[in-house]
Amino acid sequence: MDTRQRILEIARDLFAEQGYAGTSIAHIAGKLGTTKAALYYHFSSKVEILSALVEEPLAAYARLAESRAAPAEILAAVIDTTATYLNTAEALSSDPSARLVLRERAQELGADEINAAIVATLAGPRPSVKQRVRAHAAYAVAKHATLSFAGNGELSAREREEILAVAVRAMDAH
Amino acid sequence: MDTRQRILEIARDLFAEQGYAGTSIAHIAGKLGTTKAALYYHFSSKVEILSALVEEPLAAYARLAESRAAPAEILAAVIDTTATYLNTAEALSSDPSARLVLRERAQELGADEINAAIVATLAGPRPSVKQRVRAHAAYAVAKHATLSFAGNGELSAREREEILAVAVRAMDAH
DNA sequence: GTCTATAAGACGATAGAC
DNA sequence: GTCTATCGTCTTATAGAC
Repeated sequence: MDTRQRILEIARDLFAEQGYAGTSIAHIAGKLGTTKAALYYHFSSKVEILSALVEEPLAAYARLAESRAAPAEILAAVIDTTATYLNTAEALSSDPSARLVLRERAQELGADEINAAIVATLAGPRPSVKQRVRAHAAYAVAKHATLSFAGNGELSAREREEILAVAVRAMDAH
Repeated sequence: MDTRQRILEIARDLFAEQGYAGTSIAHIAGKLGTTKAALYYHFSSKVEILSALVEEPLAAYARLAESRAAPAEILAAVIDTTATYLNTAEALSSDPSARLVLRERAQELGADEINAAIVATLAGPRPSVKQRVRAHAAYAVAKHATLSFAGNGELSAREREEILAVAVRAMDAH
């Protein structure tokens, strides 16, 4: 397989397990079966590996943030995107050291801004406290329930359906 | 103020911002206004700081895991505990490097086990897929909606009430 | 594209003076 | 209780041979 791609997969798993700051280039090279110097042929720095890693999922979430679809569709997309980029989404959104170096790079849009934008779309224009809470709640369900269930193997169709139902229901007025 | 306590507060904030692995003893000592050696008079190692930091919130969550109260009461307690230990709960549950070193220490009960126990209590005995999803969803709402709202200042009574309502509603059968 | 070797510094932690 | 000084190791990253 493509060496560059193998590096990214190894880094993704190690970052998810030990965090970005807690993972050394030497450790990645060790799992790759080469030396550190070989790794620097494919990536010019450690941050570059992280950047390449989050590029695709970040773009996918950014598209969600700009979506004009109905809440139920957005929530379904959040579930699917989270399930697709499982370990990457974890490292991206829950590792303080990774968030910090990405913020310093000041990429187009950071993970926090994207999350906020998705929630704002769900909440609608000039939301009340109740609407804001419900938007946050629905997003939390779609994201974290998916992480819990997809963490132990695949996300089954049944689980996906139930998660979506609860998320949508959190937004319902009544 | 007590030096030991000041160290813990500085460490808590730095860990939340940069992660455990991304924060050096020198950085903590710098903010404290002393040298590294002075810090080692109060704590014998870096992990000890983290351990002391998570001891109290971990015990609080563990008590929740053993609670036999009704779901609504447990969810209210999750909201309050999360709001109380805001930055500590963050570092504890979302930093891979912190989770790793704490797991290696094999403390009484890890954060993951505690979370699982709380969700299991919410789901009830022999839960269906629907019940398991709803328990995870309610817990995700109580925890992450609280983090979102308490992150920007205090959690207002109104916000607390709304979050609890949505969390409880996620568990309702219908 | 991968190697050996090494630079230059940050890291956790300790010894011993005060 | 805090200091200076230091040890040994690990860190990111580079130079240059193959």
